[in-house]
Parts: sequence; C-alpha cells; structure tokens
Amino acid sequence: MGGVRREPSILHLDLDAFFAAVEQRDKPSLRGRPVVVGGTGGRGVVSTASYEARAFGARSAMPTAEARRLCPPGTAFLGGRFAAYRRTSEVVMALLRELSPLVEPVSIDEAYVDLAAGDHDLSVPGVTALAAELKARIAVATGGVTGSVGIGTSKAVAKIGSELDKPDGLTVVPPGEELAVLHPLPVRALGGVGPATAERLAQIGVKTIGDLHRLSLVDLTSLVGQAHGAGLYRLARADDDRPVVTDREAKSVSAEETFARDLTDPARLAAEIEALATRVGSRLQRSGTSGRTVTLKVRRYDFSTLTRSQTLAHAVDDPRQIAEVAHRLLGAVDRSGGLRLLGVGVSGLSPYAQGDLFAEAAGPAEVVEPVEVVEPAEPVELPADPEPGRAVVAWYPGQDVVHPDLGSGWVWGSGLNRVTVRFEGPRTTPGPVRTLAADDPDLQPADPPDWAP
DNA sequence: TCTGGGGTCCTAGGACCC
DNA sequence: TCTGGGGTCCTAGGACCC
Repeated sequence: MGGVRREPSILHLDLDAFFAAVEQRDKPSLRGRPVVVGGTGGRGVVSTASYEARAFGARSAMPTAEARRLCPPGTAFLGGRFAAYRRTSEVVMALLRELSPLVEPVSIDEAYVDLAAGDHDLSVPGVTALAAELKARIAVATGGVTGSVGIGTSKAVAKIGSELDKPDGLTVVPPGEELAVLHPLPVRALGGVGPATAERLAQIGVKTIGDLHRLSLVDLTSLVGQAHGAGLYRLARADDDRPVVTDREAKSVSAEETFARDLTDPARLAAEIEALATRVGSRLQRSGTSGRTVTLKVRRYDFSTLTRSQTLAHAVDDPRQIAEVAHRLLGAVDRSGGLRLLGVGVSGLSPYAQGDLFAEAAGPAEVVEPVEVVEPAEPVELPADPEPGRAVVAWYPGQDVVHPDLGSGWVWGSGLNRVTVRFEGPRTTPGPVRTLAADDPDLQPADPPDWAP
C-alpha cells in the first residue's frame, strides 16, 4: 500500500451533539435534560439530539414529529441559533489553528488537523498528551462544549478513531494497528458507505471491514462502481493518503424550502422562486462569484424529486436573471397535485460576474479582514479536572455583552479568569478584540436572547 | 403530525468534435 | 458500406456527508 504516513499525525475532532451542547451551555435549565434541535414545524427533522434525548431514541435526520413521540414531557425542542453555533465553532477552529496551519473544517462541528505541519512530538504518547490538552482547552474556551478526538496515520483512521469513544473521547490508533482496529467494525463505519452500499455488500455476505478486505478489486468495482469500488478497496487496507486541505472553493450555491403545506398557486410558486433566487444571488455577490448553470429542484406532493437545469452562455449572480431561468424551468414541470419543496441553485462557479471587467481589474470591492485575535499575556489556566457542563463559567462564546467605554460586543472566548470580547466596529471593519478580567465589573451581559419554545 | 437544508462526487447517455 | 474511438460538455439522477 502506497503513500501512507508512518506517524499518527492526522487528528480528527468531532464536537459532541454540538447544537444541543451549545443550547445546554447557554441555558443552564436545559442541562441534564433531553434537548432536540432542528425543525420544529410539522415537516421538520432533527438536526441534533442531546445524549439525554438519544437515550429515548431521538436521532439526527429523524422527523421531529417522531422525536416528539419518543421523548418524554419536559424535552426541549429548539429551532436552533446558528449565529451562536458559528461563533462557538470559530473559537474551536482557532484553537485547532494554534496546533497547525493545516486545518480542514469539514462542517461547523468537525475538522481535520495535520499535526505534521506543526511543531509536535508525533510519538503515540506525544499526540495523546496533545489531544488531552486540546480537549481541556476546548472545554474551557467554549464554556463546557466537549469533543471527541481520533488520531491516526490517515484521515479515515482518525475519523473512525473519533467515533470509537463518544462523547468526550480520545482514541489514538498507533501506526501498524490500523487493520486490527478497522477490521471488526461494520462497513458503515467507513466514510462513503451509506445505506445503499451497505445493503449491496450485505447481500453478498460482507458486513465488516474485514469482510470487505477479502473482496477482489474487480468484484468490488462491479458491485458499487469504478471510483467507489477503488476507494473502498483502499480504505479496507487503511491505504489512505488524502491530504488535509485548508480552503476548498465552493462549487455551487443553492437555497431550498419545504413548505408547511404543498403549494399549487402559480403566484405563490413564482414568489417563492423570487425569494430563493434572491438568497442565492446575494450569497454569490457577497462571495464575489457567479455561475453559468442554474438548477431548479422540485419535490412533489408524493415526495418524488426532480431537478431541471440550464447552462447559460455567461455566468450570472443577479437574482432577477437567476429567477428568470428558474421560472422557465418550473414552467416545464408537472405541478399538478402540488409542490412540497422548491430549490434554486447556481453551479459552474467562477470568480466575478460576467462582463464585470472593471471589478476584475480592481479586485474584490471590499475585503473584510479576519478577526484580529489578541492573545492573553499569561497562559490559559486549565481546570484540574474539567467536568463538562458542570464548570461554573460566567461568560460563554457568542454571548452578547456591553461595556460602558468599549460599547457592545460578543464574547469570543473565555478562560477561568479572563474573557475575550470582540466589540463591534464600523459596518465593514471588524471591531477590536479585547481581553478583560473575567470579573471586570464594567462588563455586563446584554439582554438575554429569546428562546425558541 | 413521516421524511430539512446545504453541500460533494459519481455515473450514464446523448450531442458534438476531431 | 457496414459501422472507430476518444474527449468534452450538458443534463438528470443518485449516493453520501454533516
């Protein structure tokens, strides 16, 4: 097997029940209780269930209506506060970037780090100690959110490692032990094996990664396709040299909406198209990109789903142009019986809108610099035995605060004795980040946010 | 009161070109 | 006169991920 690292230098971090954990942190009355975050309407699904809610069977992607049946009275069903999750995520990602410049955020609650790009002892005891300290720092800086860490010689092994000991886990797979760890696990543990692939494999008696290892490359590719088969063949052998990639350019931008009730009225449908095109167009414009292919997504009353797309001669980012194409595409689909969902997307992205030569010559109109982080002079004190969810913290990331001299802002991070606050600056320039004593009497919480029912 | 929203990657057929 | 082959673009759908 070629190209595999010899040292356990890939770290994977997965924050535990992240959205629910942030809610429990911000609202002490929710701690120890089942919490479900997701769509709260009739057609909503669960984004995240706290471990207390999982005990009753609530799971991600489950219809919220089903979670309501499973969970006892007193369970909190929350709609989600994405700004708070994003802020907390940024705090964690910043801690990861202190370990290495090579950080790949996979999603808001998950990231890979290539420790070989930092200055670290990459022995098994070395990376174990590093991960333990990272977990403690995360718990302190986020006010009690925990994460599970896996470390190994590849992304696949690190990711599986982080799954093995959840929540608040730490698993290091020593070099040479990869196959012993992988082979007893079900094939579903591998990234890229979902329900359909698992079912196909089960039909020929392949249940574990060890079973998968015994399959020939020809058998595997004939079963699941060329690219997928070749990928699984290598993963079963722990042969994975994928690099940690810091920033990937987006390939598409889309927005979609499931309606509370199916829509048939042409005027209502047209208005929805306009709204979706506006969301997509403004996001394209904000990121300075545009794309040539406009795609309409339609889900009918019976859940049958189809897409229709059109590729234009020039890239677009203008909501009116996007909507015009989407209207045309919708006109050609059967809407009888009603539509449950509409979506609008733009792909085939390239920088800058079509014909916008002046903008291209001048570069992006306005670049908002990343937040300047002022590190506290003294090292962050870590609790001797951090107890997730129980630590008494006065400040939490994302919390809105006010200061008589510095104005209003929000908490970027907090330690036992200090709090880092980003104060709002003028519209397009980020305000300063200031580190204050945690017991500074001038610093006060702003009005608490409203909570979803 | 079954089944969200935002993405990525792959496959396969037809058009078109050389 | 029996029937190429490779490459790219476009479209549609499906699997998968968080």
